[in-house]
Amino acid sequence: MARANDEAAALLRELADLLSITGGDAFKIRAYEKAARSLQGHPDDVADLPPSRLREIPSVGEAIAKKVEDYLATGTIRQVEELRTRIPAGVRALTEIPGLGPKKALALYDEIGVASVDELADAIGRGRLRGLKGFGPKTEENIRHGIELLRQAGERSLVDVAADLADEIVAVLAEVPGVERCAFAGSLRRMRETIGDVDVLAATDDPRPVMEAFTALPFVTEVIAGGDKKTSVRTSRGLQVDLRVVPPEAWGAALQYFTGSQAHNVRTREIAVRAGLRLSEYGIFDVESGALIASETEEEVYARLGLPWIHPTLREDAGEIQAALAGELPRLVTVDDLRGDLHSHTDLTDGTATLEEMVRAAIGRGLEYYAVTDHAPNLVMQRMTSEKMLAQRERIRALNARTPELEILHGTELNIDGDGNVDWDAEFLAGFDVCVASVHSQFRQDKDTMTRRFVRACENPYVHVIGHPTTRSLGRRGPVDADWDEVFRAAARTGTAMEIDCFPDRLDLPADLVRRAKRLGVRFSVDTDAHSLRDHRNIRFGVGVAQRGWLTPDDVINTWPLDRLRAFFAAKTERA
DNA sequence: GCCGTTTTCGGCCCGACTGTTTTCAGTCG
Repeated sequence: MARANDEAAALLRELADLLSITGGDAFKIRAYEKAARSLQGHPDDVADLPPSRLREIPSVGEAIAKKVEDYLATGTIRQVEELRTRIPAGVRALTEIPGLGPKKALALYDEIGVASVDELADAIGRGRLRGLKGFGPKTEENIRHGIELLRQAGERSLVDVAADLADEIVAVLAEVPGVERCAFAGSLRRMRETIGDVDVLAATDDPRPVMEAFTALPFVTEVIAGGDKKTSVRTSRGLQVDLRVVPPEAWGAALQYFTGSQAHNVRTREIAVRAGLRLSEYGIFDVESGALIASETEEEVYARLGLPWIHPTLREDAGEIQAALAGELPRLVTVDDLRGDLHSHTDLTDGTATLEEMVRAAIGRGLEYYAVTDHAPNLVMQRMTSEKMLAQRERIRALNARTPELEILHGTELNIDGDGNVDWDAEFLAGFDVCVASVHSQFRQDKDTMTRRFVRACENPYVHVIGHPTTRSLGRRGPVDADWDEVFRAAARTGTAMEIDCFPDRLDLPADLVRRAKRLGVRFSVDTDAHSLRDHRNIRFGVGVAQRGWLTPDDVINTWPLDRLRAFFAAKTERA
């Protein structure tokens, strides 16, 4: 089940959206949004919390605590229900379109009766937006493009949604009597950045009980197909899930087969054919005799093909077979290799947890060092000042003295302005242990300008990491336009790391660019960019991207011991 | 609606960018 926190947060967010459409008080709206973020990032499940403790959650006061209690008792919030009768769900959905906010959504509904994304697309097609006040040709084109983006994204889910769902399913099915093994396969096991549907595999000789347990899961909304070998369902999370049941002795072959990718499987089957073998989801068979040769484990299946086991994240037919044959597969970086995290926020800016709470979470991850990198002043809405930053540094010094198990680094996330300059002067920047620098504005600059901007940021002696470099937001905003090879050469030359930001809607750099950058000698930092305690668990998604980019521990600077990392930063500053 | 080393009222997430405008509204980070 989704946590009660997530559902309560969704309701508060809906309340905020509906109020912004109907023109409610802006501060009240922000208070709901803030509370929603805080709830979602809160580690304790509100369903298990006594009502008296709800108000201990930051940004949750008397009124919002009541609403959460309302939700826990009735499954909904009264004010939300009331507003729903006035504003159709489709009107709120309009605000999902990038570039279209609450005011324009309401105008479309009031003026021409548009109450869903489909109706809006239709209205544009019929030219019904022409002459509507505030909707010129550019706006119309932006909305049209926004709908396209939204529809592309709608077909696939972010990896964290799919991973949570898959983990829940596997946990339940693994406990069904007779099930010997259970795991997810498919694009999720390969850690693709978005997931079309979830593939779950179970090994048992008695399929019936596991199929029944599967279709009885609370979030299953529709059974599309149900058989002994395969059952497909739709879920309330927007994802389809396929469950395949195989006999235990076929586990390895089935896991290999259903993990894919299709292109990878075509290659492995070709190798089998050339050796007089046949590879299917049931095993490797001798073509002539029909005898089963191997099927129990993936390792055996690959071994019979003359290959070492290939990590799922590499199975894209992107050179992994050749590398495997040559004995040149990389030793991929793992979550356990990471000693530090170089990008995180606290409630000093837009995080929802305190410095002390975030540090405890970092200790819980077993990290040796942890950078707190709150936003710098040029991102005006965060209201950072030099004084606040220095005060935080003092708090970190004091906390470090009490925290022998972890070294807290004082950092900041700088803003790369339109010309490639960042906040503060050299003297102030020199006071930080680590500086991440990111683009937060002027996303539409032309390619040459954007490239120069990044190169200049790399050339800044105090910029150690370029944060979420492409600034894409999956389903909302495409990547900025830059000559990435030029940027990567500058990063390699100056000793500037490229970040892999672990947020499921960022995953930035994307894996294909990671691989290109690695070839040009770039180093990477795999960071959570955590804004809440829960965000720490996103680390596995960023590591997935690093693996898909063929990175080894040595490529990733936050696997290094702290003294090596400090030397790397110092070398950059001295070189400049 | 929340919050407090400027406190229990009066602030709070400001300013750039875009597109539509003739001086500004809407959106976004």
